[in-house]
Amino acid sequence: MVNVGYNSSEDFNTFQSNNSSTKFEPKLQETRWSISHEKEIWKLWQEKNIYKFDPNAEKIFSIDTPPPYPSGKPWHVGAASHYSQIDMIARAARMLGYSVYFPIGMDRNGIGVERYAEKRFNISLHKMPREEFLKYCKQALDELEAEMLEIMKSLGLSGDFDNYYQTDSEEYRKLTQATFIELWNRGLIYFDTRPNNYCPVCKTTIADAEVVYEEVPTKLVYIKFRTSDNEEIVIATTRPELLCSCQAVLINAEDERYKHLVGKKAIVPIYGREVPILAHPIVKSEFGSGIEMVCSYGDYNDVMLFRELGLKEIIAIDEDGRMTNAAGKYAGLKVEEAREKIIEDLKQAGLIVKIEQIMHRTPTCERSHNPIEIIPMQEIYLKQLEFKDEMLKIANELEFLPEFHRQLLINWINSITKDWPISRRRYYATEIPIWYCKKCGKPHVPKPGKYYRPWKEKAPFEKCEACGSTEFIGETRTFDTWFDSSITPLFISRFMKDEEFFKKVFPATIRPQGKDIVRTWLYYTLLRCYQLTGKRAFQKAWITGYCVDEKGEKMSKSKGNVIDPVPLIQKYGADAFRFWGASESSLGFDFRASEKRVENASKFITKLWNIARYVSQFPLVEDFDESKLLPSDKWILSELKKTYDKCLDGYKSFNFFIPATEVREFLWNLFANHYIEMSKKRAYGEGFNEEEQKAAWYTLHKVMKIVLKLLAPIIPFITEYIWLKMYGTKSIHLQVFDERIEIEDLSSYTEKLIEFNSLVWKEKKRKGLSLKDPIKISIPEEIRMFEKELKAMHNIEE
RNA sequence: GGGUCCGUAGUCUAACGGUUAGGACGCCGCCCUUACAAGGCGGAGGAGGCGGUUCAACUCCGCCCGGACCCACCA
Repeated sequence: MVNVGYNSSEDFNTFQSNNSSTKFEPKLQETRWSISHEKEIWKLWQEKNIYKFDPNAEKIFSIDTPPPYPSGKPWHVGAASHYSQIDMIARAARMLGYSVYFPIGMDRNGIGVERYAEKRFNISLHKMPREEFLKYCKQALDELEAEMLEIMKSLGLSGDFDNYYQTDSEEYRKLTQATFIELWNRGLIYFDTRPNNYCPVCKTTIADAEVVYEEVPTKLVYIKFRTSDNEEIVIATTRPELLCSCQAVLINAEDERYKHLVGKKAIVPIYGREVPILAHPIVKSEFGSGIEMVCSYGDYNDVMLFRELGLKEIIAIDEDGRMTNAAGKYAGLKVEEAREKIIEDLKQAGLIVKIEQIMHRTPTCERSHNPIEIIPMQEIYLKQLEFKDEMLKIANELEFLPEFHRQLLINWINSITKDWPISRRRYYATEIPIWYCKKCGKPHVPKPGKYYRPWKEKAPFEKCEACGSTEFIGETRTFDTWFDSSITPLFISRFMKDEEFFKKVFPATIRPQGKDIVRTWLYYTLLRCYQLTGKRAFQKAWITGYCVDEKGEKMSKSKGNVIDPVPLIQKYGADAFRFWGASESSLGFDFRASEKRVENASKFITKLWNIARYVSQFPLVEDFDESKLLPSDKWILSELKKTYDKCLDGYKSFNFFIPATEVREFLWNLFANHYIEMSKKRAYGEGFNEEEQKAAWYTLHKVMKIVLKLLAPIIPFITEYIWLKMYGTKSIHLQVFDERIEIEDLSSYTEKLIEFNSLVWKEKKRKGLSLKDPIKISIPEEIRMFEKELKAMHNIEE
């Protein structure tokens, strides 16, 4: 253990007397910062429990930390960076004077977990008893969770790890179910059978928010139909396998070519069925052949047309993604197989005019990436359409950081056209707490306050309210994962459990999250919390961009450009990793990841160490009459003030790009390159009197202290270490931003000084002089006031 | 079709309407100057296009071109 205890009795002011002949000894002795200190410092923080949240504090800041979703290994480097930046929010808020509630949680429900478990253990949910499958999921989760927690800790997160929560815990699921019961009792939940997104691989209905569109190369097949009076017409379709469910053929009434067909019948090839030919404005004459067939269901266009035209649906695809008996000889084939087969048959029959390859925006399941099918199934819905106006109001009131991401939410809300199907035909998720009367089918919902598993538990009812029967069947479906992850602000604030705490902590101050889950996590949370509390779930939404690879492309396992954060953290340390994330791009923009970038960030850490090491050799002077400072001291302090103000603005808007880049710029390109060199002779006492020397010491330490504080939220380890070694026994993370830098503003000389220093260096180089060699050069009038120091710095002779 | 963001050196990224357009990586050259060769100094190299507003435009406005993403009923 290094000597950096908070109770250290080190006397930081016992440097030898400051006479100029003394060789100064740096307080920081190691010539390099060793990342092994990070672990020791982490331990100290844990022991001293320095981040304790006080719910009775005057200023409370609560973070609705995203519980990360364990969906595989390695954990995404962008996620690791994201969490380290959430930690910066917590640390910045503390230093801005708040008591910070920073919970840590794990999202452990849903299809992603199940799919990972299926791959990990080579099992299938559908071929295994439910109970057994759940055990596998839990095991997979525990493995992934352990790794994620380890990374979060190694990054120095100042959250509450002792009380971390899991969304699959009894406690959490109990709340999820209680909120369902509440909404059920208020009539916001209903059953309906209607065509919906269905993933044949996951074998469940999914919500629109879980659908992602992908460009897939698709065949656009031009098929010959005949009309009842034997005229040949051509129809272009991407779904020839759905011919069996074709119930109408449409043309545009404006289309001179086809006008005459309206009112006639078309004969569906292979099946020989007659369907009406109708005119509809939706048909675009330019697309394909200008004639469209309507099937149940190729897409939502079909769904709408079936409803509008009163057509009778024919179910062509079943729950396993195979063709039904309606498809005749193709029954039992998978959709893609049936498509190939029917194209083949049509070709044989001479019914294909041509086949075009087109790129088709295909709706796919965000978990399995398989094309979804539209299949009518009975599902449970939560009303959301009637809340659209209120949600838009909330979207407009919510403070967005950065502002421009507000539009993502507004776009999504405007695009909602259906209520939210919340039931999933899956296992590892919160069970829907409903029992049905075996005799009359009436659904019964229990009282809240307990975790229910209807698929294996006896119904908590004596008899059916409707028919009096005493037998019940438990619901086997579970909730959509977003149904439980959308109540994190309620869970962390102890909703329905601790009224007093809830009042203090809810709404949360800030919701940090990535822009990729605006339409899901952000939207659903706002919806659910509004429905349950009538309030906006948080004051601010803090939205980060995507973390992409070096070339700006999205990372994916299939592309092989995934970066594992663990080796980077191990090699360069948490601070370097954190500094990379903060300095890589401004809040809300996409940012790039590569080892090189982290390595560059680590150079700044080294630089900071060396600067601190230099400063640490001089006695700490805290009381000094600032009016006796030299011009160069006043100059660097004026620049420090500018930097300080900018950084504080950055911290107040939780945009860490600002302090990270501002401090780096100041520290490296002004303080180290110019001020340290200008004041070096003086600090060592060569050619200056004692008061002038003290002025330098005072300034060096003042800058150092403030810079450390400004960097503390971003790089908490090294700043803590240096702080304790140089400035005290109380953690830097218990300090607040309360600096007063009131100094005559000399920052207007900055450019001239840099210019002059550069000129001298150039001149010496030109003349082949070493930097310490004397030189004759005249100091420009504008910076005459710095004459004495400049002369000492460059060894300028008259 | 609508929307959001973005086009600054080979790459990445800054800058109240007035700057010799700043910095980082990479490249070239020189240097161990008592914090730092994981460094210092120097050097080469840049505004997608066209208009407009203005005394003044990288910056504001419009259009075009190009890229990323989101939304929408192109089968």
